[in-house]
Amino acid sequence: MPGILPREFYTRPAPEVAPALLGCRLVRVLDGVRLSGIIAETEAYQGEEDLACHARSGRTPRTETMYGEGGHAYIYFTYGMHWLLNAVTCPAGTPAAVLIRALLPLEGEELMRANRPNQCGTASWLNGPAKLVQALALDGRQNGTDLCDPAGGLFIENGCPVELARVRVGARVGIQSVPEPWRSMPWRWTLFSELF
DNA sequence: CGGCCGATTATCT
DNA sequence: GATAATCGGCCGG
Repeated sequence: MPGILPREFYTRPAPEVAPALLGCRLVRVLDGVRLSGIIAETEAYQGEEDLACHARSGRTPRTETMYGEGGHAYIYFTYGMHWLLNAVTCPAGTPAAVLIRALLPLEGEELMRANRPNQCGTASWLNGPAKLVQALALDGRQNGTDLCDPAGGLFIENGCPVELARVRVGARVGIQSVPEPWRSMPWRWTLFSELF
């Protein structure tokens, strides 16, 4: 039975929330229409000590959202052209977030594909943090959105429990210049599927 | 399918 | 002034 994930789901450590989000349904309501997909890949970032986390430099205008209460969207701009979506975790005061890296299309696939004119290959149009943000028509304007309030148009619903045997754990990607042990921290979770 | 590379700008040093 | 939680086009096998 579908239900929006409650605040308590998010007010836990990111490395605990990240794998729990696999199998859940990310929903974006646009003009009353639902666009959604099953979360298939996540990464955890937590604390000023985590040198891969944006909060490594402390509290700044950009990281303010991450220092807030869990259950809000942290959407930031990178590489001069991409927006990435995260779910903030932990109680207010502790900077932590889970990066949503891939989706399996569920509702509104036609519209989501339309949002990605240059979908190169056919199989990989929704597996990538910037790709899914584009498909869901998100950008910086949704930064800070309360994921626990359906009126916000952006939330996550619980899905079917995921078997541990279907989850791959590994190191986070795109952080080559980050020193050990953070670079190799096993904080990336991927749901096995035909698409990956 | 896999590797290399250019794009493009907010954020922090 | 350097770097970035990436992507897509182009090339070779």
